[in-house]
Amino acid sequence: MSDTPLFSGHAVGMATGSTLHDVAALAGVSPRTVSRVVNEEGGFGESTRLRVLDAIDKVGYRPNLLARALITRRTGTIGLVVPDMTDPFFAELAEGVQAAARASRRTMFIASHGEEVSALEDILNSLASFSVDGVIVFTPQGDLATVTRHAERGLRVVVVDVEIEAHNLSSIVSTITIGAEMAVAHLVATGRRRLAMISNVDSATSLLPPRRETGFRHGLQAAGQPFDPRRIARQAPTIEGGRAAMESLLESCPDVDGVFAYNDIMAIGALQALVTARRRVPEDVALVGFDDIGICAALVPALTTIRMDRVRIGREAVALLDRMLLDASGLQPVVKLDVELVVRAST
Amino acid sequence: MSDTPLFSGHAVGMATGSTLHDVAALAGVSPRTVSRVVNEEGGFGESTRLRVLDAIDKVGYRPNLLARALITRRTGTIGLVVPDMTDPFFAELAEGVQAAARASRRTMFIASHGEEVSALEDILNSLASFSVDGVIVFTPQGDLATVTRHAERGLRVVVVDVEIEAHNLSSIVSTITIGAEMAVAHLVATGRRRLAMISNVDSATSLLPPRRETGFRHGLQAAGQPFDPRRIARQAPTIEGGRAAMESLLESCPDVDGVFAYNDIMAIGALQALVTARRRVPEDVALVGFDDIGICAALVPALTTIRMDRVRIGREAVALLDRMLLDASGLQPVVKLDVELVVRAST
DNA sequence: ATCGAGCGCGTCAACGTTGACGCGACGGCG
DNA sequence: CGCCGTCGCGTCAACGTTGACGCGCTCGAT
Repeated sequence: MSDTPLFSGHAVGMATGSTLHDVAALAGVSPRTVSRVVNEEGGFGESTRLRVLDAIDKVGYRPNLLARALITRRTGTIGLVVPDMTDPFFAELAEGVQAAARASRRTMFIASHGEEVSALEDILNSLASFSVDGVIVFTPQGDLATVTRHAERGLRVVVVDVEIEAHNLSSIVSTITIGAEMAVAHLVATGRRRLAMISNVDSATSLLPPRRETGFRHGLQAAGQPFDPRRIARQAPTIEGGRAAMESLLESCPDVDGVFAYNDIMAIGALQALVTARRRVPEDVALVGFDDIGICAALVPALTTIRMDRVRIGREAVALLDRMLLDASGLQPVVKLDVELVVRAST
Repeated sequence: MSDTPLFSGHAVGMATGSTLHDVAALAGVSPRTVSRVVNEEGGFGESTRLRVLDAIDKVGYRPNLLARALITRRTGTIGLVVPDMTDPFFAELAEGVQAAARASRRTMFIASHGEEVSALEDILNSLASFSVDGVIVFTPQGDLATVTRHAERGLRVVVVDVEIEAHNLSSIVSTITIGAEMAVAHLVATGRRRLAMISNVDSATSLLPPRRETGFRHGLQAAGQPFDPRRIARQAPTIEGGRAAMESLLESCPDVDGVFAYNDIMAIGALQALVTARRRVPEDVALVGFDDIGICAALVPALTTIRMDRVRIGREAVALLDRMLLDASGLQPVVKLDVELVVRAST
């Protein structure tokens, strides 16, 4: 007479899943052995293995990852924290991170902070409480204090696009300045001589250096072209912002024949403004964007841009976290990723 | 100047966070009492409370949500499963869900299945193993077997845009058919008489009824207009697909003066094709999209569309999960959300 | 025959938290 | 004065899993 809580018989009502214990009882072994089979630790015989697998199947066992994580101190989760999921750049990056995560059998949390430091703080606290194995962060406004603090408290952090190296804190950067130089060089190479730039007004308030603007200047210098600060129009990084910036450029520098935009979103706005002003692209004005979000190829004309490989960034970020997990004590060198000029119809 | 990481000195070796035990020792009480204070359960004196809070602060205690979840069987997490995060519709929905989740102090997992049933299966298994409180799912190709099976096994599921009602399984649907009828009625009301539709070729293979096409037909009937099946062009739901569909419509029905598109993405492609064909929008051809993704208002001309309120969907889905958590035994009625015609410059 | 090394498994504790319960002190009330 | 209820707190077990360890058995080498 087994007064053992004979687990709820069959299929129905197993709202609370079955455990190692249930499987063990059915297979006639100890829970520890079931655990060994589940984790393929070895240390069990073939016949036992088959009985256990059979029992697992019968009771519909699924490991409780919470219990496992509580003891192993690994959850197999990573967090991705971006400013805004609706930005195609970050959305595509999220897909890249998810692909990389799934490839290494992990699950992904995602959260957006809307460029607010306090939101980042909340998010990191929450993720830390869930014992994520690590987080990949795009900091709001170049803020590093928050991530640094959390890294000191034990959270493994990969920061994207800021160079930093500390315990539990590594970074991946893209060669954005070089990308901007490439854009300028390409515009010059196609015969443009009166270049202008559409930039992000936030660059001024960010703690990070305005690398695209710097690259724009360097590119002009390298080509022996003059740099006139009035040829940079700054607006919010939206389609409307891009449109407004282009309109103001058309007014202040009507002779402009080449434009480098902060990102593809702003370039789309610029394209609209150019069409409205009856400037032909690329005949009258050439246009280069930045990021190579998916929509670029579908625009009319298709947009020349500087590509940042999001899938690669995601993969490298996850790989970097892996290395941090493996080598808990050491520092990881900054990972640098090249950008790439993608020439399409707009230049 | 001081590049010294001098923090790693004292308080900082807490890579493994402190526990209730540490706090208890410092405050001179039992861990159980600390737990009571943390959870504001009551059953402790004011002076004790202050000592405990002080100690929590000193040791930098953060509750271990894994341990808590293991016993309470609540993780405070919800999963969101969509076909594709880079689709603006789902990206905006994800922001809505996250906002709702954060408002009720939850954390969000997100995953995309790329319209593959097997990927959904993996994702749901993974989320179930993490004991998420519930998941919000957009099923691939109208598949319901997978979610039904998981619901039977105890996973709380909210399915979007399929009517279904079962134990642990509820749904939210938008009045898509009605939305399509509204689009047609609007086109007719602005004097269009030769309507066409751009549809999703996947509708044919999906297990779900093609509600937009049905609404298109009904709308024509209601307006006393003839319905000609050749006036529906079906392509992949992408910008390119929309462009191709519009091109074929311009060829097969050159007299078309009003177009209803499957979604805004396809409408963007249609708009490109119309511009290329030198048809003025809306003078020559009026265009209506579906969804009202963020970009609609930024197009030239701004796109008239049928709005599905993603923030609302997210909020309602989370609220529905809450109700399922509270009333574990009962069924929840299907939640129906209205769509809304948003008139802009393209009609 | 003896020993050591492995294999195949079981036992026990621990991870950090909360549910259930118990117990002394205190206070109000009859 | 005695009773009972409530407050404030502690104790113990449990959640489901894995790490550490131990034990009997078999097999090959000595």
